[in-house]
Amino acid sequence: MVLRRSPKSARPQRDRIIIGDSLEQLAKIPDASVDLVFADPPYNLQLDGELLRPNNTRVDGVDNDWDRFASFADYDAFCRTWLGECRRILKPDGAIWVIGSYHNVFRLGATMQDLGFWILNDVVWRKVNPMPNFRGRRFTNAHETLIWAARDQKSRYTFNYESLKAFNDDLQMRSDWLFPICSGPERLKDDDGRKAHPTQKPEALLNRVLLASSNVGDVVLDPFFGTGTTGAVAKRLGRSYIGIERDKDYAAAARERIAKVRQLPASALETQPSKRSEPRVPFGTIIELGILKPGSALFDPRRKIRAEVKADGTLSWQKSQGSIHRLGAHVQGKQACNGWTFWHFETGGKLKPIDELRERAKQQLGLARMPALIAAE
Amino acid sequence: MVLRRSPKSARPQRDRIIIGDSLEQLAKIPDASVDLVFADPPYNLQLDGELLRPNNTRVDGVDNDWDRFASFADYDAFCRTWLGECRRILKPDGAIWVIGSYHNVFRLGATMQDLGFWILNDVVWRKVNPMPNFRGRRFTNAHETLIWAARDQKSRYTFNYESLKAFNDDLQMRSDWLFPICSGPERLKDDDGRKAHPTQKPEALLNRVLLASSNVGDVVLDPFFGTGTTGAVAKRLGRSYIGIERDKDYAAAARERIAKVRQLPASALETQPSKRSEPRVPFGTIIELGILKPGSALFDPRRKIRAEVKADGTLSWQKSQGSIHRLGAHVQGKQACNGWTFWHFETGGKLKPIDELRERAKQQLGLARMPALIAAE
DNA sequence: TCACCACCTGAATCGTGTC
DNA sequence: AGACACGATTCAGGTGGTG
Repeated sequence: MVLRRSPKSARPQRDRIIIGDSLEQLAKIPDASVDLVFADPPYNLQLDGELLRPNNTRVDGVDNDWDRFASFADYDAFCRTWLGECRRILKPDGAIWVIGSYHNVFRLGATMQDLGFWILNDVVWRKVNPMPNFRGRRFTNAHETLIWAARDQKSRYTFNYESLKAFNDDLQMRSDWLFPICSGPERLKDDDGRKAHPTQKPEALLNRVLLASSNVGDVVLDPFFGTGTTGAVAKRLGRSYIGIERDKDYAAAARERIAKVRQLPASALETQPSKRSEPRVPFGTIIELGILKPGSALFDPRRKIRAEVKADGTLSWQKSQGSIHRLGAHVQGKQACNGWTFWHFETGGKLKPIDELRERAKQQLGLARMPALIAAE
Repeated sequence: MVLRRSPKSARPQRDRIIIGDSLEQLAKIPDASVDLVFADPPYNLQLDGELLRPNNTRVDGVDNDWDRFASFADYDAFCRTWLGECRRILKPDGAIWVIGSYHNVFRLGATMQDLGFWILNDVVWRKVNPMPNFRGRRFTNAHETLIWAARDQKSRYTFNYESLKAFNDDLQMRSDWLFPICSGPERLKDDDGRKAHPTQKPEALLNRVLLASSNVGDVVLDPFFGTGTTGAVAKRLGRSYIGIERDKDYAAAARERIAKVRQLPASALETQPSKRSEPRVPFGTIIELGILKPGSALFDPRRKIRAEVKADGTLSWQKSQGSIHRLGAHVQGKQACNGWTFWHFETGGKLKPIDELRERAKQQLGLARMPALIAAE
């Protein structure tokens, strides 16, 4: 196994909040030093005047300097710069998440594609409790959009497929996620009891993002840290974080918040093992261990074909001979075949896939994951 | 009432399919002559090679000339042209809908903003039954995105807010919509029984779009007509359509399809004049799914009152019109009423509460619970 | 007629390690 | 760097045949 590690000088400091302008501070972070980026950039809302509820109370919307840009061109230039920096900072197999609304997300997505990011999914955060449309002139804006992209088309990005599937009652996780907005005790308040940050994201959202697309020990960069939701969830999940925030009050609130977070015990952070990551047991081993004898018969699921196991780990049928995969593809007239699931052995008059024999081999080889061990770790 | 009408020379021919290249044919349509555009442009999917299911069958993906572009720049130039033409053709108070996936929707949205369109909402079509991710490398791509935009920031666009709200059981319609993909009898087949068009959209989707953002008699332009879903729904709802399609086979299928469509009676098309949480399936969905037809009759339990179902999800009786709940309360002289149990439909000479129709809708939407579970609770 | 089951299909940017 | 072998991977709903 090769440990790919950046030179020590290129390792960024972990678990810290950098106070300063995102563009300036990103420029100081070394190349290829971060595993994942989560970015919640200014939305460029272009609000015009204030909005009143039907009862004439004022809606406390986003009205901050940091959300004002003179034009789409200005906003695009800003995004090209920070997204380009993030791409430089990402490791080759790194990935990025960006969240936005219809005001800015189209510009973000197009810029990401132009820079060479490879979009993996757009994910919709459906809000359980969105703000209604008070004027009755549009649909209730009940969602925001996240873009998940790999650094390159060729990046071997992290995706904890099995974990998410287990999470979702054994169904693949879909691209539409349902969460409440951040409110109640989770919502940070300033000394006057007003919300500390206008766009604080729910921890549940970051929790799913980080569980899905990072591993324990990974470094997660958030260039618009705000009150530190990314840092809080990263710490809880055993990931490291780097946050950049130019507002000292936000940064202070984030620091205080993260200090209260405890990392979950290691056992709680284990992910569902993927079959891909399990040790490989080749078919020949099944024969070497005496689990299948040379000369014994294997069958297709319908018992139409009876192939014979050779001592060298191949299968033969009529005049054809090859690996379990090749012969399986050949007898079906297909390009490819997973021989482990296609071929069956007979036991007690019934057919079972030879995949089951691998489990026996793993146990004999001491490669099996014992349930007791999982519990003890 | 003021009839705003373009000069006669500037009125486009209505209810017709123009066979030809979109860019060429759009150029021939007069300025400011159309009320609404619905566009389902090529997605520029950039597929590479074939995809096999776990059982080694081949996925019949989009592999058409019309979806291939040499680069993002080419695709952007194409979109700038057709979107620019659409904007010229739209009346000053007109609006546009564009549908796409993450492959192209960011480029579409950014181009629309650059051209001066004013985005009103992005709307998510959540698919009940999307294609799974066979390789387990991403989230199931379970939605597509629609962008709804006015021609200008100042446009006084059409939005039938009250209708949609009644349609949705007196709750504002949200920006996330749930529909099945187009399949079954609705899906057009060619002579060989294969899908006539790879990307046919469900009529329920167009139904909501046109009900929400157009009026009876409006002209709807679809520059990528395909097999004519826009035309079929427009005709049924009493709107006019202009479709542009360069493939003669698609255009012929569209013509044949639209010929079979009957316009709903005028009374069913009346909209709600401008004036909880239990139902997961709003009444409008019952109509969208075709379980109740607009124009059909509902009765009170004693069959004293005969109300009529409107296409926009309202009910009318004598001079009153409103949601099933409002009208139910009104006819009883009460403050409130659960329309689901008050209103009945006739089947086999007997009356049954419309609540039973919700179960059918839930099944179609995949929201049904297992009978065994219900029985066990 | 109904229950059940096997089979088909949908806008899809859908591997990885070794030689 | 490229070729090749190995082998991991699917959900909801419609359709049609069978008992």
